[in-house]
Amino acid sequence: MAGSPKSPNALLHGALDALILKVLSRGPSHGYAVARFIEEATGDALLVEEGSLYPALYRLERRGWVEAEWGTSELGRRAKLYRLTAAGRTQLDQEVATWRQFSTGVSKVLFAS
Amino acid sequence: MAGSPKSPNALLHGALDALILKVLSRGPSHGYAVARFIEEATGDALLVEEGSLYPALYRLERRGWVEAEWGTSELGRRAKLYRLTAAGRTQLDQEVATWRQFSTGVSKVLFAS
DNA sequence: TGGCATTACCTAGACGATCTAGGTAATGGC
DNA sequence: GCCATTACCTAGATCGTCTAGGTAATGCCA
Repeated sequence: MAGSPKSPNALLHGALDALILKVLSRGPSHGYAVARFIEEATGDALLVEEGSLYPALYRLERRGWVEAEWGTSELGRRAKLYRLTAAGRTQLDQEVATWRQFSTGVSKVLFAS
Repeated sequence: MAGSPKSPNALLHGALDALILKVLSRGPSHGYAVARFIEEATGDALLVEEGSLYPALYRLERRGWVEAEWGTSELGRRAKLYRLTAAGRTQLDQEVATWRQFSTGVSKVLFAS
């Protein structure tokens, strides 16, 4: 009974953009590497599925927060390299601030005595 | 340009259930009061719209995590009182743990040097 | 008496985002 | 020759929030 068929990562909703932007703020990268970075950095606590990743990257590009260019990965393979734009950096700051407010609020309620 | 027409609280996705369960763990309450409590507890950082609140309560009831009963509010008005079930308490514990993992992960990425 | 804010609930449809589950293609180890 | 890995792409299902409407009762105030 306990296992309800719920979306495995509903919480990711709205936070993924900020995560991607943050990773790209460390320097240009390609989608696959962004996902691997997030997973590794969180000890697999956050899994980024490709069906969420690529649509998110197109979304960010469409909004002018990242720019894409074909190039090669560290392993010498064909890869689309994403780079944070100036607007993207502004957006990142804002999303970080929003996240801080939100998570503080949730914690206030969830961890109240 | 900066203002994109984004859903005001996409982050709430997946966290609302936990918030409601937590508020109800303090004792039975009605929907309207739950929303007011969350808003007041977070200094209006978290706004719970009624169009999210009531569907969420039905969802929780359908899953057996809360039980509803008609009664009266503190102001003597007709109100539907929700009470946490045993299954709801278990679910709350699990959702709090999930939230902790998730928010820790996001913070690791967003607040990394 | 009338008007209005507040309390309290309800709901249809729009919208947005993740996930499932498939696919392509090239590389390199065994 | 086979298979895991790297790397990208996408349609459709699914789920949850929000918009924007609605009902109804109470109590204040002019």
